[in-house]
Amino acid sequence: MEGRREEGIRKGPWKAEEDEVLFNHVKKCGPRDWSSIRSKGLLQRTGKSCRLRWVNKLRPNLKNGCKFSLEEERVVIDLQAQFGNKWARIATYLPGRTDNDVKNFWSSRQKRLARILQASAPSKSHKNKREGPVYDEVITLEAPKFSCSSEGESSSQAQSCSSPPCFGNSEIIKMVPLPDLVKPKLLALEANPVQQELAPTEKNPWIEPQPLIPFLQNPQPQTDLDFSLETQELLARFDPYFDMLTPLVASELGNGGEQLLMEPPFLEPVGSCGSGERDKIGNPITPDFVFDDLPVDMFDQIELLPNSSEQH
DNA sequence: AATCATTACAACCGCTGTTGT
DNA sequence: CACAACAGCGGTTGTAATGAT
Repeated sequence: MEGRREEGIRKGPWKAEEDEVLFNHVKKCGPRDWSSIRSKGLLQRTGKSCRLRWVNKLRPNLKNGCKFSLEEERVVIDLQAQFGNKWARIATYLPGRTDNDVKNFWSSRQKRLARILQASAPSKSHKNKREGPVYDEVITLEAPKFSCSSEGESSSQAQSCSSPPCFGNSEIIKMVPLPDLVKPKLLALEANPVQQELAPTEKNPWIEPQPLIPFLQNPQPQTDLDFSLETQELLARFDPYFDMLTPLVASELGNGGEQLLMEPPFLEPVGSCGSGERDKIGNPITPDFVFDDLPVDMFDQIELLPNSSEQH
């Protein structure tokens, strides 16, 4: 696209001065006209680069340097299962997080899970995979079918955004396929900060409004729970009976637990569920992505997974 | 203390969709 | 309608920080 030689284009880490220039530009002109930043000679950066810098680092109300809380983790996990790798979309449910954050988090997590699974499957290295019924079961588990037109059910849960937190609640955190938990809440709710950002006011077109609900601001201490949580969650995806464990997990989570803003970023048209989540066969979820990045070996191990009772 | 491995983060690239002319 | 420019998204890569040995 930018085929011509880009002389004087700066790349790499941003300097504080550049940030300041960019910030001032946005302050004046709003978060757009990125390419004009260079054409005006303000910065030797491409518009693309400027936009990215703004979105990922300079935008107000970002949770820079904050690790994902357990609640946020769960949201990402759940929404990823629901939407696939729609990071931007997922990020809209996590105030203060960017698509890049979510993406990075997810890929780190994928690697971690892969390692965990690999480490736990040392012996059966490279035999033929996917021969047993296990894989098929996984698919079934991983692809919960849910109706996209969930107006009906949503009413009973629509309150969740304005009032009580959805998470930190053992019932909510239960490890069942997310759509049952989240989907209804995604509809018929008011705009979130991201949405509002997209509709800036005249006075301060660039200022992002404060989140409607105070979101968890402090990084949650990452403890050993991470591992167990991750492992358990993973197992839960493979073993329907693993749900039995969830109260335990939930209770652990509940303590950290602040609020999870399960609030829809947009008033998603009901139909958009089907259209947005591109899926080969029309189902909203394609299970395979969950495994794409995991070592094939893992399925061997899954076969061996003990029942939930052994997890204690 | 040194080295290696892993994680987290920042930034870039290529592609696609949208919008303006 | 066609084209170009722009904006946005997702994938990928590079690197600094951190942890483990």
